[in-house]
Amino acid sequence: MSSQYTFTGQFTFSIDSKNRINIPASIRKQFLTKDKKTFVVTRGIDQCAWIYPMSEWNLIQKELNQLSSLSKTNRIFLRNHLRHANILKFDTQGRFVLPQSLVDYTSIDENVTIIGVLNKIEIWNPKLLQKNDQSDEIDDQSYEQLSERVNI
Amino acid sequence: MSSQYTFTGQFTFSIDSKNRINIPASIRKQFLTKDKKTFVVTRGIDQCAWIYPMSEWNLIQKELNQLSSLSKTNRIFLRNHLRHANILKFDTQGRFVLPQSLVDYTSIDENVTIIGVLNKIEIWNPKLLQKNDQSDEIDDQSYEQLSERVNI
DNA sequence: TAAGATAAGTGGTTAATAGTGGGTTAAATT
DNA sequence: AATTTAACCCACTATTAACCACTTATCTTA
Repeated sequence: MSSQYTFTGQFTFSIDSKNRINIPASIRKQFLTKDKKTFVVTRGIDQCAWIYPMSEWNLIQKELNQLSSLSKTNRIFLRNHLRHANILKFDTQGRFVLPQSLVDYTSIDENVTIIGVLNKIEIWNPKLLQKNDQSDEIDDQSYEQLSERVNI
Repeated sequence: MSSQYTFTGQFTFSIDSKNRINIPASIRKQFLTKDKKTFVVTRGIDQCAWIYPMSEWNLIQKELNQLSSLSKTNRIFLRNHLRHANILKFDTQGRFVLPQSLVDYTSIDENVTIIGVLNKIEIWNPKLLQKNDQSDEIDDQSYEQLSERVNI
């Protein structure tokens, strides 16, 4: 089964002294009732945090379950992928607390930029994101390669 | 039947003078009632201990039963996997005592790092784990191979 | 478009839970 | 019977989660 979520948009909010971050109401309202406000926060591949609604994360877990721990590569991969994954819920105010390890990883201090990216939500330090924007130009050749796989 | 557990996350706790280790509440609460707080601790393939909820261990035993003891590799693997397996329960505080043989094998002294890895829980000496992190880079080729099997 | 009503975002306080250390009793082990 | 080991109980501290309250923004409707 494929993704049921298509998050979009960008928002900038604050993070408070308890590491609480608000999830934009427009995104929160998209959460399916079956997910019961539950989601997984983990390390992104870039220097950001990724949020997956629980049902999306379950799809990923199903894939991971295929890998046998007898293979060394698999063991390392599984360990490193799962150790940073935290199952969380947002509170009655619509916030969640970002675990300290992810605060460190993302270098988030006072503000966060939240971006909807299809089936996941990205949490960035606004300054870092801006720096990335400048260096992360996609060159023409890469666009050519993409065009063979994605039709937009 | 496949795994019923999907442990995730990383935690660092202490081990006390009686070799007692606390299991993180978030992991403990996932234990199914049928398992009655019972689990198996054994040697991991890496220098850590592995914990399986009882029902998971039963599945593994079934798998191990498939292996013929006519193969030398199988015999060694079975022996090492089973001889260090201890059936334990956690106490009313949510702790268990790590058998001395596993304390030795894992070189655990004052602190432990606990990692949820799907159907099992890993117990590490934090320093050893960190050393592994540095040497355990997965090379690009292995990632390419993985990408053909796992879509995340 | 102005006023009221509703919802969204933020901050702090309180209550509950988690982690840890130690002691006491019961059960094995030798 | 003595020693060790394991289960159990109690208590303290720190952290986390639940709760309440206020401000700002957005929406509605006259």
